[in-house]
Amino acid sequence: MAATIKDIAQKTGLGLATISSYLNGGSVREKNRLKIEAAIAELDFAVNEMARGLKTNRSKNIGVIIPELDNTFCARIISEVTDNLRTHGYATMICDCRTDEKREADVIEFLLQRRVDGIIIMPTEKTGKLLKQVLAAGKPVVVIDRRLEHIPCAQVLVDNQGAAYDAVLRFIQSGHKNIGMIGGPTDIYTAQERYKGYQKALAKYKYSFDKKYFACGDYTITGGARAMKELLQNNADLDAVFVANYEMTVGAMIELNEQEIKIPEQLSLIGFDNLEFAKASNPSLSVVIQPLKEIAEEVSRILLSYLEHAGEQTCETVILPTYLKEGRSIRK
Amino acid sequence: MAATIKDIAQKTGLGLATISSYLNGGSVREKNRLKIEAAIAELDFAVNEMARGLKTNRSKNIGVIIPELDNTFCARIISEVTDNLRTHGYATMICDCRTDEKREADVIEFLLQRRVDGIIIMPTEKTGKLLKQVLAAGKPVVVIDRRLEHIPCAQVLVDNQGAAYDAVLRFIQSGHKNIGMIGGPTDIYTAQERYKGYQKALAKYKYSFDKKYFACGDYTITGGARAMKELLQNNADLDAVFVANYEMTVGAMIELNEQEIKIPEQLSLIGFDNLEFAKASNPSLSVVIQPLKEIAEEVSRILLSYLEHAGEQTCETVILPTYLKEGRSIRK
DNA sequence: AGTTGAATCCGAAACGTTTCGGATTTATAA
DNA sequence: TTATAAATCCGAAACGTTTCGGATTCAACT
Repeated sequence: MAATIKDIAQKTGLGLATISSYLNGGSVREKNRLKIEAAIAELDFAVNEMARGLKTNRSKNIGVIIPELDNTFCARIISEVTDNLRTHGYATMICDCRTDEKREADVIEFLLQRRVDGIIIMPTEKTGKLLKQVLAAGKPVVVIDRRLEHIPCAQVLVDNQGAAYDAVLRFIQSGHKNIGMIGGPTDIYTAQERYKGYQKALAKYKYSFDKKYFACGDYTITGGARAMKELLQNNADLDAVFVANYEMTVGAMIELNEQEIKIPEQLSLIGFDNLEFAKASNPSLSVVIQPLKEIAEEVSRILLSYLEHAGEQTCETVILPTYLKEGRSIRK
Repeated sequence: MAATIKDIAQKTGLGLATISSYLNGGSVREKNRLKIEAAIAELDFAVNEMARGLKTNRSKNIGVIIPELDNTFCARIISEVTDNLRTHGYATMICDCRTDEKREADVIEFLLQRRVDGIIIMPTEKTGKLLKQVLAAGKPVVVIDRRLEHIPCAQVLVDNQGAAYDAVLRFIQSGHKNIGMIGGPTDIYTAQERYKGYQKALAKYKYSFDKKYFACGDYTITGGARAMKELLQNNADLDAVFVANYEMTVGAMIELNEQEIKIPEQLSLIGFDNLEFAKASNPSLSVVIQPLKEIAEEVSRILLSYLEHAGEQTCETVILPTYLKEGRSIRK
């Protein structure tokens, strides 16, 4: 059925090794190159990646593990990464582990058995112990979004502290007094960092920190709405709120809408992620934007370089800056 | 490094064929089974899927092609499908083609070269011509969400007409007079069907259809907001609006919020998808819910059955019902 | 033309499975 | 105990590549 390298050899009168060389970027004489290309086109030949993989011991597959596929941040990064890797001949196997450590362990097992050449992961499990066996098998790992201490692998993060710091600074500079924050689960790295940034900015400008201005959400729409309600209830003098992820931003907006609180007249707001939502909102929202494309590029770049130079893992940590996209949700 | 079947044979004193038989569910004598299992555990053996694939000519990989990964409908279905297939030993290769036919053609090419065993697709290209080569190669195809005429493959859809019909019916029965709709791109199957359902319900109850009550969005947040604005501008007497997908529902809500239009007092609304958003909204939204889990299950079931019984593609079309989840966004 | 070094070409062996037909063992019945 | 049928076991060959060391060809000099 499908043509093989032998068919090409036969048709061109050349040897197996020559065809193989051609297929792998080796040099062949011009006239032979033409013959080979003609034969490939005619027989509709395509390399059998399984045979190649068997021989080279590389599957050209990359495992991708994320905590939630239905999440704009994850989805967009993954989409870009998949594209980047595909253009370099790698396929991705994406596994949504639903923020469940058991599932995460299962998919790592699965991917390892599938003999992926490397793994990209936004880890759910905090210590990174699951990744040890991957690294032990000599396969490169790139961690995104969440820091893993003590695990010797590359990590691509954003400056979460800086993101929150900038947002709060922006509030302070435009004269806000009582600045609240809706943060994420306290056990998640990004949530911790964003919280730190919030506190740091307040401290820097000699604002007293009062924990009644901080509400802890859970990175979901519902949680964001609940947190906003709590904040409003406890603080009649609330001036401004920084919301620390996209889903909670949606929830916060819904709650403000219900309570008929005007933005920015009664309350200034800075949200997170999803430029499209920020722009469509009314008034348009000021939001912290994470450089999704750059994250994806760094991840792909690092992984590909590890794959090409096996064994040379530099364990670099890349921290990318976020930026504040201005809308009209901040009072002058 | 990694143990092979030969190592197991050696360690147990059995033959290659016996080990292979065991691995593939054949029967071996009890005492041998124990020996094999012990050896597998001790040597940490796992079948080399590439070698197996080379021999059996099946990759145990399924290609999944979607128009947009950052879309709650796609993401949730894909996540479920991936899970289902994984538990049956298949890995998925997900490709986001960004609603771009060129990209779609590219990824089909890529997946075919990767010798996937089958393809699941929410097609962007309307005629399905890209799938012909896949079917010609004898690989099963399952289409989701959008109907492809004249392409002999399985299709899993929801009753889009019925969904819209039910929504409008709900408005009519609670006494609404001027019922608007925000629909999707006219060239997309689901949008067409939902539009038909809207018209059908109006006709059935002798409501006159006036196209000024219909606004065409583009399935995005921004488009939904724009369409809602248009509807409000052109129809002072607007009573109720049915929005035909999730992203546009968000946009519509944002616009209503800006114009300070009260739901359901001034306007009744029925949205689409994403129960979490509907519940978090204030008032909670009534929405059309698509049975994501069932869709995923049907898709997996059909594909797996085709894979097991090669060549017996029944080209069944499954149409699943939607249901209306009641919130508080409809005036009594 | 003859020499030489570089460029190109070549086929056999190997990667880790499955499968085939036949050989061996076990269980059953006479 | 022996004959027979059924169950289990076996190794060689094959799947489609890459790779190795050596053979051949080519181009550029004497």
